[in-house]
Amino acid sequence: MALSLHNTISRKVEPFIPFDPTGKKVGMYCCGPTVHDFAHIGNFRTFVFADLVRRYLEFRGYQVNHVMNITDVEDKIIRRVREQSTTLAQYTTKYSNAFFEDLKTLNCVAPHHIPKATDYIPEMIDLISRLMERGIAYQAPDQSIYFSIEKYQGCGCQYGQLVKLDFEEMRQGDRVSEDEYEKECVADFALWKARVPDDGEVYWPSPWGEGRPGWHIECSAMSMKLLGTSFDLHLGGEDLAFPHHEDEIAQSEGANLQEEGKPFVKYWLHGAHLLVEGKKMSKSLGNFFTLRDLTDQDYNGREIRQLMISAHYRETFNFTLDGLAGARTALNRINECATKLREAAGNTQANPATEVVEKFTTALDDNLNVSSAWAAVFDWVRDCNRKLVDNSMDPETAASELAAWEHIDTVLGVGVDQEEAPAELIELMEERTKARKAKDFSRADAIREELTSKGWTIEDTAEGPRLKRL
RNA sequence: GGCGGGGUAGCCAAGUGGUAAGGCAGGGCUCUGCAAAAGCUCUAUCGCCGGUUCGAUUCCGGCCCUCGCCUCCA
Repeated sequence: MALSLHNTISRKVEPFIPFDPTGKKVGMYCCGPTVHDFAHIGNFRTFVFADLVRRYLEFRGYQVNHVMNITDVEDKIIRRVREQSTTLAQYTTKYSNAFFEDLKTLNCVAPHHIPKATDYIPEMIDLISRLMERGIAYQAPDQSIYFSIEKYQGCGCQYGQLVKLDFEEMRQGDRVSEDEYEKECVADFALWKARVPDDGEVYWPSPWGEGRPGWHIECSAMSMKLLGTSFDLHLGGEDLAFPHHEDEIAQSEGANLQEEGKPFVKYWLHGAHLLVEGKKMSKSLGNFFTLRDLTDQDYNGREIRQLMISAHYRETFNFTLDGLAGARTALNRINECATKLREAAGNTQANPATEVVEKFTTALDDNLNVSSAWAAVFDWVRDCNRKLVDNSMDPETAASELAAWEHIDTVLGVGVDQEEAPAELIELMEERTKARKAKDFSRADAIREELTSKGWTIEDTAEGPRLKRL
């Protein structure tokens, strides 16, 4: 068995074979956030999905080079910079820092490279120059540079690889912003936007005059710079397939920097969107959440993460508060089991048990069938609990099962280290034990209540009482 | 209208040509000073109608419903 993934280009699940001749190194790019505000949980579903892919590739032994960009120049950002009389850097730093904190909360592994668009202006200009030289880009009367779909197709390139669209039928709609009306064809898109008064201080010099990059060019420039002109995986939310990713392909392949016969990207993965309480997130419906909105309600990052990766990435997922509560219970079940295994194992070390790891791997190999992978985990939890109950869990087996879980959790990223109770609480617990022996149950219960008020609970187990965080 | 996802128990969600994983919630039992944890156990004819088949939830056709994209939204 080997890993296979759904490729948007072919619309099929294909065996994953990286470009690297040794089959080890994998280049992976994920479109990151536009830092105009705090990211919402819909955004994070995509980033957690990317994190799962990255972790699973590493679990499978690949050496991943993971790149995620930060888009720090864009219409909305520029507008807010103007409205708030601040600077671009000041404004975007605030939200990109918040974004990094949120990623950490969700226990996402930091990408190896996190390029900011504004740090790659020269690379973008080079790429646009190349497209100008090849005659695929042109300068419109408004001084902006546009990508010509027609010229691109004239070079024998295919526009519309990711999404089948009838470009003949396309009309210039309301959503086409005013500063783009001078382009030759509706489908053409901006590579470089000429400076306008509203841009304020946000502009860079270029061979075509002052201005700023278009939306798509940054990802082409940064991904090719950091991962090479052809790389293995490109991920993003499903809405990005068109136009963003389609245009990335056009720019990157239009520049013709790839080796003969190699595409810009081999596998395109798109994560489906999130509904919240069954509806599309919107501020007017009151179901619009940033990560902070949820952590403020005392849900932690692991719970949110678990819920987000409880269902297949290609299917719309209904994110609910009930679901979050369920995630909490489900994770407790796993943590409980891991704690008991740790106790049973003591200092014994062992290699990971193979059965659960194999089931888990088989599930994820199949286009990241994470639901099935969770089933393997929970089946394993029940099996372990049975053995713990009937005392057939010897230290070697416990250590081996625990190691298996730790291995699996390098992918899931939801395990929690057991928090040590403070000494004074342990004293209280011991006092309660004495009270119980003396049949002074009212004193014992009083101590239980006192501990509860401090956020801890006592569980009386066969091995004696145990303090647990509430 | 075009393209692409979906419709499986109260909720979330896998999966298969031979009568359906897992999680949450709920009921019962065991254990328990209390409590918790854990174990056992109960709860579904898989959107509708046809067709193919010995047999379909799974394949084919039609229909209904729902969601997303269709130019800067993950």
